[in-house]
Amino acid sequence: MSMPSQTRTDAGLSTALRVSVARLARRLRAQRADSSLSATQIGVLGAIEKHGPMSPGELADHEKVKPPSMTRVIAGLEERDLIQRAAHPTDRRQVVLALTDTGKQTLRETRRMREAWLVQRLKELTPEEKATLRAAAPILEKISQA
Amino acid sequence: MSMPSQTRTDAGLSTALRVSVARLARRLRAQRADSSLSATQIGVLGAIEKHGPMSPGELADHEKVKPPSMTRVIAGLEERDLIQRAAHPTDRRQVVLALTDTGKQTLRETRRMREAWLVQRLKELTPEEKATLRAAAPILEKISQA
DNA sequence: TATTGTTATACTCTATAACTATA
DNA sequence: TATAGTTATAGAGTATAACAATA
Repeated sequence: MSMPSQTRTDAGLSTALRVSVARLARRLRAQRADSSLSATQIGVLGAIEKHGPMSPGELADHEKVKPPSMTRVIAGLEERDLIQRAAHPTDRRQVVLALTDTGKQTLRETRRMREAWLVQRLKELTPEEKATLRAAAPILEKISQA
Repeated sequence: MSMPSQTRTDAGLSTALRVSVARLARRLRAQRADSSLSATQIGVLGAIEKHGPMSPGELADHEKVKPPSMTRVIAGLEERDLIQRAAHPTDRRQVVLALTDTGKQTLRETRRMREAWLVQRLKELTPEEKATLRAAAPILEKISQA
């Protein structure tokens, strides 16, 4: 009972979800300003950590950006010595990107420090609300990958 | 039992949520390209519909953008005759923005047409997954407003 | 003086198109 | 010819700083 009327239908859920996701993304982007890595840059570091060294093309697919965008994301990470290039063993067109030690360390620190705002917001939620978000996150991922 | 390890803690949930929200927002933005209104513009139309005529400042607060950004958002909506300016009854500095008939109609159509992609993704979900997102959307809103 | 809104300017992130090197 | 990646350029959305009008 008493569910907001707009979320009863697929179309209504779509609206509610789109608006709320866009607003939170904007809020997170603004909050992030004091740090130095973009969401995509963090995503790239995380993807390499999780799946091992990858090529720019694979990273672009994984993060759902186009190759030229990934080139810039990578350039920023290289500048900070967070990732390192190596030649592909058999295909000289390709490049393999791996985390540096600094990258691994920074990824860990960044995860902790940069998320202070969101962590604080999460602390203000009830256990049930957090459980809902825990369940929702992978669904949002699945939607994004479709 | 078998919950992704990263989401067990607040910090882990924070990471998972931030990444998934950022990725879906990017996906929605890309998907939106064939339409003509930005997420914030839709948000403004929706806010006026829901709460009645509002000033630019109130809309900026509501949508969590800065006043100069809202000025631009509003300019785009005025250009299309979706909203209309009126003088504030008592404070001549202020402006009151209301939906035009075209605006009301466009809001309705846009909600249906523009969300084809997301609606399709939602259709691919199980009822349980949709219920989770239905529950999650207002929590995301609450976080954004904090 | 303080507040509302706008103008001027710049930044971040992403995209498309064209190019280079390799397969 | 096709593919991987880069360079060049542009566009969307937002921000900060400075300004005008009104309170």
